[in-house]
Amino acid sequence: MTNLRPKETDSTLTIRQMCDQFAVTPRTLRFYESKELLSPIRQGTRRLFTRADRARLHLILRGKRFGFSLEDIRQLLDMYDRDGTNEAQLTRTFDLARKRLTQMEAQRAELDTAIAELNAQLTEAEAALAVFRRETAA
Amino acid sequence: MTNLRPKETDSTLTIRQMCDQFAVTPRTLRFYESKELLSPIRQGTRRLFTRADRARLHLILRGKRFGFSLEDIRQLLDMYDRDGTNEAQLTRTFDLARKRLTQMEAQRAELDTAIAELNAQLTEAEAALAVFRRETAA
DNA sequence: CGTTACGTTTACGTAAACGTAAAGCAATCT
DNA sequence: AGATTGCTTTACGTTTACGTAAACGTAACG
Repeated sequence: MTNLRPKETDSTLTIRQMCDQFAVTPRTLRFYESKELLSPIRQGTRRLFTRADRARLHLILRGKRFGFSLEDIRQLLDMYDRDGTNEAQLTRTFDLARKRLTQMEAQRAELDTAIAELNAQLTEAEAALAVFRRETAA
Repeated sequence: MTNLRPKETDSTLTIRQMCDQFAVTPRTLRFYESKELLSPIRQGTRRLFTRADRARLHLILRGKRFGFSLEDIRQLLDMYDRDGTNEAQLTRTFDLARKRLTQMEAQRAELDTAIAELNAQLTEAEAALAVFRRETAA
């Protein structure tokens, strides 16, 4: 009855549990570890992810949604790890975030233009096709 | 006085002229040719870009703005080259364009969400920083 | 003991779209 | 003639975020 598998008791998770909770693959977690984005406890060769790891992964995934690169994310995480209370660093973080926000807004503008343009093309082409069909109709 | 350089007369352009007109690098044009997106006249080893090539490049660049991959673009161009008047193919082209449009709209939705989220984070964090500054003020 | 499930490491592969040497020909300029 | 300019080819390099295969360890189940 004794479960000799890695203790999943005190709020640490196995790699599979992490994958399930966050919808990522094991490869992804190992990759993040190799990039020093995560640093789970190593019990022998196995990984145990603590609450801190989960928090970090959460931030990582959010960062990705924002379009930050993993390298950007790593730097941000490192900054907080070292001295998140440092005002200068907080300011730097803000600057980075604001820049990213500006980029995203520019990207949205471009996307809007492209969408409008493509829509116009489609409408136009559909009209042409309609004419074409009338012409070639038996 | 005779210009022995490749004839640039009858509306054909050298690679450099093309680059200038479309703001692309020679590498890009050669790359597109290797991918069969363009097929300029070869005078010996030199390339001469015709009006047709310019039209194609125009379409290629627009396609890129729409977010189509070069492979997608190649297929679309090929379809038109072969039998643009074929209704079945026109329909297929439309389908591709509509799918792409749907993708773009989805992408915009995600982007909007991310922007809103990041904005919220920034606002929130700025408030926190303000408090922090008040606390640590001499 | 054999199978099954889960985990590990190492390391090459993938995608897109070119960038970037390296090395050479051909024609015009000086 | 020599230098300069412009173009050419071949081919390896770059970036990001993992995928995928190989080969092996270990534990629990039956």
